[in-house]
Amino acid sequence: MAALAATNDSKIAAATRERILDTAERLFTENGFDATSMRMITSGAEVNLAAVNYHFGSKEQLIQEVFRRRLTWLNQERLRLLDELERQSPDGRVKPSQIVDAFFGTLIRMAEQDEQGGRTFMRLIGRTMTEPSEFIRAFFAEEYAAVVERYKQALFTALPDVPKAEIVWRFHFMLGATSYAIAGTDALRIITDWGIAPQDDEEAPAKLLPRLMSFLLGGLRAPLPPAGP
Amino acid sequence: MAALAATNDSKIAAATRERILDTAERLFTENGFDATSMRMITSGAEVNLAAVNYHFGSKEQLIQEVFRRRLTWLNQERLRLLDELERQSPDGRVKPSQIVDAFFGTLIRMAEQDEQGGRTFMRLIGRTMTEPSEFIRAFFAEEYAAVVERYKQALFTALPDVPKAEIVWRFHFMLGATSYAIAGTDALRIITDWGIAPQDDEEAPAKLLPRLMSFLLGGLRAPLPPAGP
DNA sequence: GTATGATTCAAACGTTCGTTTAAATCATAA
DNA sequence: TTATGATTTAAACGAACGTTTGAATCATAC
Repeated sequence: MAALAATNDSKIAAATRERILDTAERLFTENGFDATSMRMITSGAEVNLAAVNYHFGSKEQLIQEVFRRRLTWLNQERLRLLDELERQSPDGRVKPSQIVDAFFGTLIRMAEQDEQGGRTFMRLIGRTMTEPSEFIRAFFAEEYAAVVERYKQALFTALPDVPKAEIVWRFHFMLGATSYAIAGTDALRIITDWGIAPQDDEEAPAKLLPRLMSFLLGGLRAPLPPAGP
Repeated sequence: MAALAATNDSKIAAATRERILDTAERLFTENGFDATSMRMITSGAEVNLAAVNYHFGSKEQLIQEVFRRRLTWLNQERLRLLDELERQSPDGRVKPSQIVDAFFGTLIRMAEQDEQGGRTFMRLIGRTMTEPSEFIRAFFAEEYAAVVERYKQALFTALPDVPKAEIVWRFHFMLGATSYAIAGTDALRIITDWGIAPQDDEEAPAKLLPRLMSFLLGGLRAPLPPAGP
């Protein structure tokens, strides 16, 4: 009956769980889900092969837990910030830049404080958005549904003159730009040897957020495309 | 000695190769590379299990060929269009909107003409940019290196007042936005039930390109972020 | 018609995968 | 100390994977 109590072995058990989650998060980021085997995870975490099935049930449930322990905090924080913005605004209106910062900036700032996961988890998120696996899609849809709906409505209110369909598309484009910004080494390194940007490895991460925000807001506020037929 | 001649059985053989490539392209898009087995491909293409190894050597080489038969044309077309733009411009300068359209517009227009692959291949490309697999990264880097370098230089010339590092970043962001625009059903459906945008399935694809171009150009020409420390 | 080489075919190869099992070990409660 | 339940361990399971093999089939060249 030591399972859920704050006793010694539960600390050890918790340490085992955490070690598995940390290792899995890192290996999933480096290799992807399919290419990361249970044996890679358990040997990397220095636990027995059966530990994942014992603590999480299956590989699928482990993947979900890797995301959940970070996404829950992230999306709650996003909702809290939007609540706060709407409370502080005089007439209930919030500036688009504040909304964009609350959604995308929170994600980027989460990456910069690597108290927990940081950049590793961020790269994993950026990649997973395009993941074809069915159960991952379903899981993400459930985790994101509420917060995306809230932010969509906030953008509708903040941009009353922009057609809603246009806003949804641009939200989509912003998601893509942010994912690639995060994936960073993943995506652009594929396509060019970077060449110019890295400058020093100290400055670049710190300047990512203002760079991304300028781009996103420029895109969000761009002139509308010519009306279609 | 009928292997390379335009004889009957080579047509059959070519048909077998094409059928494998088409089926593989579709299944890779739907399920990803790892989750698509050789048996799924060969049974879908109605060929013998050994046909892939016979015609392509290995699964890895099949993946490369799936990309190559489309990317070669795409990137040659991109280079040709940029050459033409630079030749037609009076002082060697090309407008940023023309450059962006030649690079990203060509990709989107390729999706709309599904004579070959069309949307299927496009979704595959959008997803693969964030693929962690080492040999895919290497292959893409090689396929893209020349064309990306040319376009980077063109943007430097077209935007002489924007710091080069900023241009590279924004090129990166544009790649992300475009990938997500392409992935479409992949990424945004994950995150919301779409809700507003699809309108009718006839209009949306046709309006994607102007919508994306507005967003990309808005981001590319956005005010620069405040200078860092 | 016969020889030749390309292609297809059914079957099997060895490896690795995720998961399960049953016993061993550990920490706590009575 | 003994009993209890949580955790760890070593070993094995069946299934699916990519690939290989050697014979059969096919179309062409002579």
